[in-house]
Amino acid sequence: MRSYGQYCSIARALDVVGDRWTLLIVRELLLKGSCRFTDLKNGLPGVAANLLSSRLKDLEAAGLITREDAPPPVATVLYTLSEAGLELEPVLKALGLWGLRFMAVERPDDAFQAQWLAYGPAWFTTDADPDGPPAVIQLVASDELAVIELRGGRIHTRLGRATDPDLVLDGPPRAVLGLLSGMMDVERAGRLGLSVRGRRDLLTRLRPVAPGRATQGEVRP
Amino acid sequence: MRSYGQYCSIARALDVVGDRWTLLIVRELLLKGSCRFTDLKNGLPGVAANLLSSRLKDLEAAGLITREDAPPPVATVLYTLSEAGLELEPVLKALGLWGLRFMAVERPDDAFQAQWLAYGPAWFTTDADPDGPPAVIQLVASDELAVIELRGGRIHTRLGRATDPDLVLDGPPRAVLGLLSGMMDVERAGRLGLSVRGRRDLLTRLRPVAPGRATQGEVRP
DNA sequence: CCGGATCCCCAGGGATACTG
DNA sequence: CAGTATCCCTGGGGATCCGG
Repeated sequence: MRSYGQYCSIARALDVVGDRWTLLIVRELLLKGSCRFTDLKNGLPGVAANLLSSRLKDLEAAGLITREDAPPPVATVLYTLSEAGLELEPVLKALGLWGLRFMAVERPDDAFQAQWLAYGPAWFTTDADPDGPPAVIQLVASDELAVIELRGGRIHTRLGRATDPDLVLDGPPRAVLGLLSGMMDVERAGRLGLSVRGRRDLLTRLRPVAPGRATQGEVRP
Repeated sequence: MRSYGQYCSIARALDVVGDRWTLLIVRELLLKGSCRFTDLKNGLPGVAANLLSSRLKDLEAAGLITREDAPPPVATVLYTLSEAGLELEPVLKALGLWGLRFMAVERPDDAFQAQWLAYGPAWFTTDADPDGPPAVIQLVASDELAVIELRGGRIHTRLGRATDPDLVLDGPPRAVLGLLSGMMDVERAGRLGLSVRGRRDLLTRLRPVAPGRATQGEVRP
């Protein structure tokens, strides 16, 4: 990208990661770990192959990712975040937290993936009862599956299906994520199609770190 | 900007502030408060007027800034961050902290302004001796002047000249900022042209929040 | 099938000039 | 001073093609 030409750390950061798609590539690598070219392409619906290729070159040149051959059996290339790349996590967390306010509006053509269902609870909620017993919550949204595990005061998430969840939240993405992020209360999420099965009391343990304007309806578009 | 078309809060945040110049406009408004069009243009060397105009429209439409007429005597338009805009501060802080690693390399043509000298200490350093006596540090870099005030465990910065500073740091921007950000130790900053006059012991009170690789020289480019 | 490279087209950005 | 208007050109989107 063309440099902003300013001796300012914000401007210099944007010189490196301000290009279109760049921070989303970092998001993918942060959420998934090492990725093949195709993994990245699948995780970034809408990106053109040439652009992805170009960005990966830029990121490698800037020292944010490393490109290495996978061990013999697979014979493919793996892209991995370097330390400098991993240190972008606080940036993506801040950006994602700020962006929650725009999740209330529905856009039918938007892509949706389980990864994006999983990072929200992991990054933007805390366990209000850290000493409480372990618990497992199954999330289901638009055929995407994720699991929240509460244990030892920490919140861990993973993809897929839990064997015996204590609580199941099932509904359209914005109802599930709206509830978890604190932008929406249970009643409103229910009206948007959220189904809550199991130990409903576990919801009180998920405390959004966001200011939480749960009483309010839509946030300004 | 063209939407990424992903139901993900990071992608939606970037839909709003991912355009070129947008976050730097927010930076200006965050550091200076309400600004006139010309103030913004001067604070963003390199931006084209039509682009700035277009971005301000977008930002207003997104609800991040308000546009209002200034009180009668001046008769001009003032742009001000809304609450949603102000809440981007953590994003800019995270980005600026991450970007410090790129400040070690010199680029002679880069613009430099006192504002960018001032926000670093305010955002990225803490007072290691919060109960210590108040102190005033004068910063001088490339004819730009800023003042750091230590008082009550808080670090406040402002532009301009202090009347009777306890310590004066004077030198090229990357020496002054390198030292303050913890990317550089005193010896190295001295070799780059930093002059330290006055109570040198005050330097120990400025503790960078960054991991600080002060022993190391250049950070990877 | 994976990991790109090439090509074409158009929207968005940059520089300058101009106007209320 | 506060923007608009214009022109030019780069960079991104989309599809196709190619080597391993």
